[in-house]
Amino acid sequence: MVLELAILGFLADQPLHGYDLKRRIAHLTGHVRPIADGTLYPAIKRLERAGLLTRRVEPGAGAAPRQMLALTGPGRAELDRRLREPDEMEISDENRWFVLLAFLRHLDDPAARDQVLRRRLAFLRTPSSFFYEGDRPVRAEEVADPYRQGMLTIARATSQAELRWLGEMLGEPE
Amino acid sequence: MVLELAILGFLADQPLHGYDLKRRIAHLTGHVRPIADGTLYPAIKRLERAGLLTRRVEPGAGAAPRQMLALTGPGRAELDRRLREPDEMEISDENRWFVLLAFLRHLDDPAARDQVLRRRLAFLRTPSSFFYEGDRPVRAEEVADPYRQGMLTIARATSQAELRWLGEMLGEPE
DNA sequence: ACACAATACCTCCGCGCCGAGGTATATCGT
DNA sequence: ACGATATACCTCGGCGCGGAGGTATTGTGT
Repeated sequence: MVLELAILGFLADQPLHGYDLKRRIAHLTGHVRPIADGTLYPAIKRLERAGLLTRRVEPGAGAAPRQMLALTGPGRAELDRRLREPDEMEISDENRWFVLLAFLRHLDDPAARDQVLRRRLAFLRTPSSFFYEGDRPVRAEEVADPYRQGMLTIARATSQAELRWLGEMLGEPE
Repeated sequence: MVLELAILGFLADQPLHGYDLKRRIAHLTGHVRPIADGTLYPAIKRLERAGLLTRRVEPGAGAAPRQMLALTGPGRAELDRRLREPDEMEISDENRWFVLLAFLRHLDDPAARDQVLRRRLAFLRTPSSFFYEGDRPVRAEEVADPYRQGMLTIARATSQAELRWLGEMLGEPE
């Protein structure tokens, strides 16, 4: 799902061959979660079968021939749709959110882009805690374990940095 | 994988029934990535078959009877092993890393705990970039797109907060 | 009385992902 | 000549995961 978004997004940047795509995806998400050949190539096939991309064989640079991949009209439309209407996980899971963010510029409508940022803002503003004692959220000050304290510290720093950035982007007071 | 770690970890905190486990996991990872029944219960069965946990039926509080789950000796040992020797993804993927961090206190050996933190420190220190132009990493200042700039800003804030925390924990100068 | 929500557990199916393995070409060092 | 490395693509099997659906019990609202 997020892989397909990444493929469509990178191809919207420019036509690429599979190997190059693999490298780019590896850097975007893969520094963190490497992507296997057995995942990428079937995904490309799926998208091709769905008519979202085309391939054209070209001589390879110093090796086997390349299959240059390019987005089709429907592919472009599908990217637009996925960026405009991300499902909840693409908003909440930071890994997926970052992939979305990497290609959000491909959404032509500024209002639609802001709408996506506002969904993330709403998510970040909903109170939440990692740990609960029964129904009661355990507050940061109550956590004795230094590792769990670290989690809360780091999570708070991230969330504040992102809230600040979202505030700037949306021209809102924090 | 990370789900099994979460189950073992929460049960090391205290014996729990499946429904409670579900709620706790939902808060730990699930605020971000909800966990389905069809994922949790088979996972519990797997761990039970492997002899890592036992169940004991108890009358339910206001409903159906509960299956109280408790860690066995081998279960405890397996948790220890998974915390001591996390694979690379558990270090690099923030979602998985946080689950590991949530239960790291269950690792009795302080040196082993520090060792895990040092692996994360090494990971955070390896230079990396989200975007590459050919082989050259695209530096933050070069990124024109405000959304990609946001990614870099947020990622930097997170990483700095975590480096600061790791520095404190390990008693090192930054 | 009846419906509904919450508690508590379960199974099946389809699908995407991963790892292992395989094929082929071109370049560089020795 | 030979092996190693990088480029470039592919298939297959197993498995975990998610979603849809199902069962049963108890308490609450009307």
